[in-house]
Amino acid sequence: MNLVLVVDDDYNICDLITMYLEKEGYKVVTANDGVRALEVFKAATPDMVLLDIMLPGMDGIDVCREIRRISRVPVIMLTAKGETFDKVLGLEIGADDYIVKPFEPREVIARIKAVLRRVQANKPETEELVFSGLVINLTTYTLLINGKETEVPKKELELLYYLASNPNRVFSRDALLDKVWGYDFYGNSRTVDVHIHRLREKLDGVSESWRLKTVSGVGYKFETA
Amino acid sequence: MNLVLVVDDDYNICDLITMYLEKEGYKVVTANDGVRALEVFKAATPDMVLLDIMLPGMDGIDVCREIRRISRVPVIMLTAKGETFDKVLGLEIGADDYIVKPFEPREVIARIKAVLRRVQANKPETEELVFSGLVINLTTYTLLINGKETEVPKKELELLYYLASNPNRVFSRDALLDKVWGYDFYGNSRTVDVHIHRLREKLDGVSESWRLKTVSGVGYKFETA
DNA sequence: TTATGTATTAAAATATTGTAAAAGCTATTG
DNA sequence: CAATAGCTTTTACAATATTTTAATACATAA
Repeated sequence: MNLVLVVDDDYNICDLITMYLEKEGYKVVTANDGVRALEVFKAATPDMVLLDIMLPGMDGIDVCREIRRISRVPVIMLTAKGETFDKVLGLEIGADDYIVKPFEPREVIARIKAVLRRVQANKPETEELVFSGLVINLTTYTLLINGKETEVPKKELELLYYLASNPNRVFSRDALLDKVWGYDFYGNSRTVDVHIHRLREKLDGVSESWRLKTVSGVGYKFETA
Repeated sequence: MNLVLVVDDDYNICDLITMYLEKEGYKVVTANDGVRALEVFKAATPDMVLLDIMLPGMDGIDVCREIRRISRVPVIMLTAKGETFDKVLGLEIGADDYIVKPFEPREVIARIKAVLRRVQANKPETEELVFSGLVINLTTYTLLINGKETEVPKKELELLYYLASNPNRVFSRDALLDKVWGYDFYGNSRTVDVHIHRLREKLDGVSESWRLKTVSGVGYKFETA
């Protein structure tokens, strides 16, 4: 969490912000127009973006909108005094904060830290799914069946977690191999069947309100009542 | 941690913020001038303060300074656009954050949560963890097993402390190397195994209520009953 | 009935972990 | 400054756990 993309057509401002950010231990990439900003964004995948509104060609608002379309990375807008802020902060373009020029470098740092803190803190603390008689916890890697902790191997738990995190949605075996095993798994798709089977052994009769359902010719789903 | 003092001479703003805070589960008390703010502060001892700078009589900066003299409670300043922020953010008056008017209620909530989180995280730690038959003290670097002081090398103690400070949460070997050994450690992750092993030798049979548990394919956790 | 897809089971293959021992460090001491 | 002792890291291999494969049985629909 320390790569910042700074976008401003004024090279002096880019340099100034870069200097201060680097002094604080951040890494910085810069861009001087909107189109280039999006290129750099996709190439470098920064952890946050400082984005001037006034840019040649594609303006900052459009850049922000495009970034939001493809990412949830935090964005702080830089606005000249007198510009209207309403659109900036609202949900419309989805920026996380804005700073009015001219700014104190210290202020920029403080805002960046505040935004990063906010974003990081918004991560769910425990990855846990709860259903009748069932608690699937990926933080502790435990499965509670009717309140009783049950040993479940890694892959089985991850498979169950993935299915249960999208209840009632059917996944093909290939899709499950992709998501749970990883894109680089090239084994037999019957593997999924065996894992489903072993999960069913453990989950048999626990609840009427959900089950691992086979959809013949398609795949499996975690079905809820 | 849920009583907020809101200080603003604009009743509409007080009402608006109150509404949003209460919706988030906070309790709110309000004051509309500086003198009253200090009275309410002393009477209600809130867990944090939202403080407008422009107030009739005693202004927000003086109020903040006075609050700081008697308390470390977090304070967020509300500033109108165009006011100078320098004094606000600096150590001089000791505010924890500031918000520029006009603000999004969502932003206010987010800032409050961020500040509370920060403050709670800064609580001085005793650096001592106590479990059945076990006292892990990082201040004195000692381990008491059933009340008996036991020699434990530094790394082993730090590893145990880290795991035990997040009970039941699984950490990968890499995560542990990062947190206990430091991000600049580039050694073999089997190092963790060996330290776990030696800890287990010392901790074997001490208590039924906790243990160092291996989660195959994932890592280790300090599991408590 | 046959074709197709799924369930079950057991064995093989693979991956992960435990353990002991050796090697490498580091601070201390004579 | 070399020797030492204690701690840490690495290595190697045994032990264990998990995953995959494969073979067979079962179910369902055309």
